[in-house]
Amino acid sequence: MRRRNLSPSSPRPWTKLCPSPSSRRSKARLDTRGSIANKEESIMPELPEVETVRRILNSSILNDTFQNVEVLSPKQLDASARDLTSRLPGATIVGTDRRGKFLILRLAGERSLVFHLRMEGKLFVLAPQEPLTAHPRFIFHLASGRRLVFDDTRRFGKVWLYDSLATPCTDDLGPEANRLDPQYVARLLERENRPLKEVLLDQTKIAGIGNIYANEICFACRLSPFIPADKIIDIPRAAADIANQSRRILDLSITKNGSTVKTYRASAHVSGDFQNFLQVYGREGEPCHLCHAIIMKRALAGRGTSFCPNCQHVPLVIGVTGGIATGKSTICHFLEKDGFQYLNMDRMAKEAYDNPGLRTDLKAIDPQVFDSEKGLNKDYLRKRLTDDQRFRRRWLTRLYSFLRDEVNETLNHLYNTPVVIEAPLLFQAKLDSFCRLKILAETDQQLAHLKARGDKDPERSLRFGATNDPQSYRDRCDFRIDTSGPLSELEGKVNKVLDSLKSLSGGLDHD
DNA sequence: ATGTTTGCCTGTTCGC
DNA sequence: TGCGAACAGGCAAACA
Repeated sequence: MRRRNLSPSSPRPWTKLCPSPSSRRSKARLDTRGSIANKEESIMPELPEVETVRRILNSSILNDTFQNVEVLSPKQLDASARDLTSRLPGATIVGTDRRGKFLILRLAGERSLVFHLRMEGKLFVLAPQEPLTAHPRFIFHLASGRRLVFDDTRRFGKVWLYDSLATPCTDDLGPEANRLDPQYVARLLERENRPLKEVLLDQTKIAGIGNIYANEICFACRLSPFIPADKIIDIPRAAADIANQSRRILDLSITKNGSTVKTYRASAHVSGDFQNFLQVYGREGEPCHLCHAIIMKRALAGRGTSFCPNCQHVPLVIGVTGGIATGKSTICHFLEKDGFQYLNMDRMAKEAYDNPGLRTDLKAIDPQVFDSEKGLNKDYLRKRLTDDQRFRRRWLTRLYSFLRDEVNETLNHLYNTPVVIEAPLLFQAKLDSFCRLKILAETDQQLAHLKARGDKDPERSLRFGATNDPQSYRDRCDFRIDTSGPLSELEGKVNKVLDSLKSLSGGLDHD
């Protein structure tokens, strides 16, 4: 019933979004030819990746000279580089630098060519015979006959060209993430009320940390990514941890990439080994290496945020599901008494229809569902939901997506409060991925409960409120609680569930 | 003025 | 099978 051992078959929310570590590993091993990008493999250039590229370029194209440039994607040129094609030819590369995630080629005559690889940008040095990469955006022809190719599938990357050693595009960056001063970090945390992870990602405060390493650093410091920085209990200690762990993780990652890159010879195709060392990023649904709790994932500031709820002291989230009148809310009320924040999805769904943004989206699906100005045409909606599967799917997809965002936001703000979510359709609405614990309420007293509530047509309500897949709900919940007995007994059952979680993995933090 | 949201981009995957 | 939607995410720009 309870998944103490995490089998590979346990549900793995979000895994679809990023390749599993094992698949990435095998891809990296396979690609030993050196020069052509493996399109199934994507590297997110953060500080260590950019540093690795810099080192490769430094050892391969130093003293080479730009001859001409093919600009295939002019939009990616900064204003300073608009006339790149006329200004760059003849310039010799005399050095390389890196500032945060910016890569700087120093040119003879105190000039600077700057790259930002953003999401998927890559720099390749291609031998004369080598075929072009898949998504070339700039091709720099060199005097040696080689080409420096800026390949960038999504065209997020950017290029600057300055006739100076100064590079204004890097002026606003904070100190390098792998050389942080603990006192600086402490002062930073003290005056930031944003969630910790947002602060780590802010390049003007600390330069070089991207999403992967922000998650990893939070984990290594055993700090919640969601906690407002100024609410951290022991700031001096946390600051020291952040400074130390940032240096350790980033420098380690640099060495890992360096070692792998050798097998790629002259190419600047970076495919590091560090993904094998990641503790939380891309590991959602898998057990924590330290405590075996399941690594979870939510969105924070629009970015995927993976964390160990146990190691990182993220408050417990319990999902309570079950059919109509099975005693879900009774369970929730017990937990509410214990200090849990209670989120009722039925209520949130009703309130959701007042949201203008959601309303606009839903009107686009079928405007008739909303009466002229104000209300929801409930009878019409019910009819459409039962009659038209395509409508039903689109409508519910949008509604559930809205609710997921709402729940996600609420959880992010409740950085020190445990939460119980009552959701009859916990799995359909994909709210289960927020829940460390999922409880199914069951009873054979549904009809009696409905009658006691004064339901005029309990049989009909029972039919309408039935889950279409009760067995999967049983399978996917961690606990089933029979609510048929007396209230005192039920409270005991709920407490037993909480107790067993405490013994599972080092206890809960909200007590 | 500040903090928050959106747009840029394309490829992949998922589920109905 | 096809199709819509979600998601990856750093940063600038637009927005309140």
